[in-house]
Amino acid sequence: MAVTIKELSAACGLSISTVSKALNDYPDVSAETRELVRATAAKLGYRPSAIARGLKIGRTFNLGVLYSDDSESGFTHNYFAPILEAFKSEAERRGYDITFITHHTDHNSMTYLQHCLYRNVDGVCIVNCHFADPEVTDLLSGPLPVVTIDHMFHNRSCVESENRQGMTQLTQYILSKGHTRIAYICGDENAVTNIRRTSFLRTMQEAGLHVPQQYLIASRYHHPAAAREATAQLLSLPERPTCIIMADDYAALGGLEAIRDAGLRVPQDISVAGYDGVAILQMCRPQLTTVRQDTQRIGQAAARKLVHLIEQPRTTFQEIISIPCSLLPGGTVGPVPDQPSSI
Amino acid sequence: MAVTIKELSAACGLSISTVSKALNDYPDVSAETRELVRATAAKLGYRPSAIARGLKIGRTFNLGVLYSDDSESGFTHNYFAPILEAFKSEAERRGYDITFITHHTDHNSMTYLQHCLYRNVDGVCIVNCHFADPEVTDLLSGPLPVVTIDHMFHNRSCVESENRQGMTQLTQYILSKGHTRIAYICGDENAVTNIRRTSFLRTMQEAGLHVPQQYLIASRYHHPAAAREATAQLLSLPERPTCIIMADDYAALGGLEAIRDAGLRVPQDISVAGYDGVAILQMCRPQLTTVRQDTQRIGQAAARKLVHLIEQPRTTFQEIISIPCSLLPGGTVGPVPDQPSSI
DNA sequence: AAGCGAGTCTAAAACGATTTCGATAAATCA
DNA sequence: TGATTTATCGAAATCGTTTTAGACTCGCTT
Repeated sequence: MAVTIKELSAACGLSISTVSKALNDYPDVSAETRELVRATAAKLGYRPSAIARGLKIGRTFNLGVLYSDDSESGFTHNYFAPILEAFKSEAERRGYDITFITHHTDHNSMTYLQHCLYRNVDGVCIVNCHFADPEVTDLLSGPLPVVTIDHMFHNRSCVESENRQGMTQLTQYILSKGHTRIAYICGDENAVTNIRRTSFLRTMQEAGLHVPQQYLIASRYHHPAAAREATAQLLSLPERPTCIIMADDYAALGGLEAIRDAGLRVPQDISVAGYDGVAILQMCRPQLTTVRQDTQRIGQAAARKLVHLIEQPRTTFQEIISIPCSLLPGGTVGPVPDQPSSI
Repeated sequence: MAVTIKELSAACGLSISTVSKALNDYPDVSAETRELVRATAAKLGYRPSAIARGLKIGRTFNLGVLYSDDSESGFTHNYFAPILEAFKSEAERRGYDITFITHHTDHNSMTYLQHCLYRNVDGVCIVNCHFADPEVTDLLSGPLPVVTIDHMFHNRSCVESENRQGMTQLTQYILSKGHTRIAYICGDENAVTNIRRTSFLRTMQEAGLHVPQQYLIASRYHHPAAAREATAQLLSLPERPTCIIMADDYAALGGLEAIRDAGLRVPQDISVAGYDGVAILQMCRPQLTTVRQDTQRIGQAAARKLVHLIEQPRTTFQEIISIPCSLLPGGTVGPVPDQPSSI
């Protein structure tokens, strides 16, 4: 099918070894033969087979990406998809392809680690996983270079979005608009949620404000229906909040729906904020006030770090790379409405 | 690193050949040794290396995906991302991983075909490409099994979204609302655009309606700014349309913005329709009237067809698989406004 | 003239699997 | 009993590379 090194060597009238060395810049090959090999290789469109090469040198220039989310949204996930895109672009720029690591749920199922070894990936990036899953911890404590995103694991490199700073900034912005009764619909229980929740609570506390228990609702990430329900719950409180922070932008759509259902206007009657900074939603009206996570830099940094860990394992140290968030002041957080909320 | 067949054979006290045969269900190995091998393989977590295996048997169980769009949106593209997701899921269910085919723009750049051969993919799915690109036609006429999406190529299998039916249905729906002055902002010139445009024009013609030349604007796909400009142009016409069909949902956001800029309301003053049926936008308000393309079925059918072409090359024939679209009647197409348009 | 280093090249052994073919032992047959 | 089949296993070639170790030709030194 493809032209092999054997055919190339025959075309050059040289041995296989010489051809290989000419292509790999070995010193013990004359300049003219190197040129000859280079030229005929280009003419024949020769490329060394990645699998044969990989078998020999123990490197495949393939990066594993372990990504699985509850909502099965995959590439359509509006926070992780752009991260994956940035990761992929950066990896490709450095000569790596990517392979998605899964269970291969059907006939021959394998663990994540087995899949990585099976495909001989040089390293793996773990995104949005159940980090408590024993298969994931197996992989994390396995032999491969690993970079995680938004989750720290003992002695492993991690790229994290600065959720503490982001949530603090958002809360302060809302406070600056005069709000005091701010509710927060968190996502599921996990590391990111914890950081955001404590950051929110701390900022409120520093402002001398109390957050009643009913204002803090555990919901689900990336799940508009759940947010809708939680919002409806908040709206039915005797003293309802004047602003609600949603778990994420996508969930916020559900929240907005509940508010419409209740016949209220945003932001005149109640304010709403999201989290993520989903690009497409910034083009919609009302334009969501939210916190943009820098998915481009996150994905890029992860790929870069992983490649470093692979290519310079001695000199590269494990580290936590923090990528700052930025406030996107849209139109859904307004000043506090004059009239007190209804009973 | 990973346990090899050599170590496994040592652990079993058998030769490499016997172990391999035991795992591959060869008849000339006793039931008890087969069980022994199976058991120890499971205990050691042995998996044959995909690259070693691929090198020998000439199959990698890897599918190439050639995907490149002008807007560089990658995984965040809201029509192609769900197709890729469905394709990937179906491929994985059948034991295949996927590899994205690119130029590897940096140090060592190669053609698409070279990249496919370099990675030894068993087949390739081509999505959203410049099908006129010589590199793409090279690949299309190359030795590998190929499935294309939304673009027919001589003697190759293709999965296409039924744009003719979809656009006809949309136009008829708009007509049923009483509109007669309907404008269409097309995407870039390509096969899909042609089908949609002729389908639109034919439906209008069958309804006995004339479409003035100014009502047909060539714009860009997936480009809100371009749609915004085109819409502004339409709105400034002496006799402006009462309904505008946008190239796609994403572009429609730009169109809606231009309409807001002009101080008009949707759908009271003017109606708008999109195309694609982007899921997240169906949760926003106004809810876009649009045509849903069945990305799930498209991606799944493509993967299925490709795997068939690979696994049963003799009995599988080239074919065109059409996936129907469905109308999503949102809230952006209303009845024709009473008053004649301004000026 | 013999020896020595460069300078070039090639033969051959890997890498981890699959597969062909032959070897051995046991079992069957004449 | 000797020959032949049958069942089970292993040796070795192979896939397309890389890489080590060695071979050969020069020209130069002594």
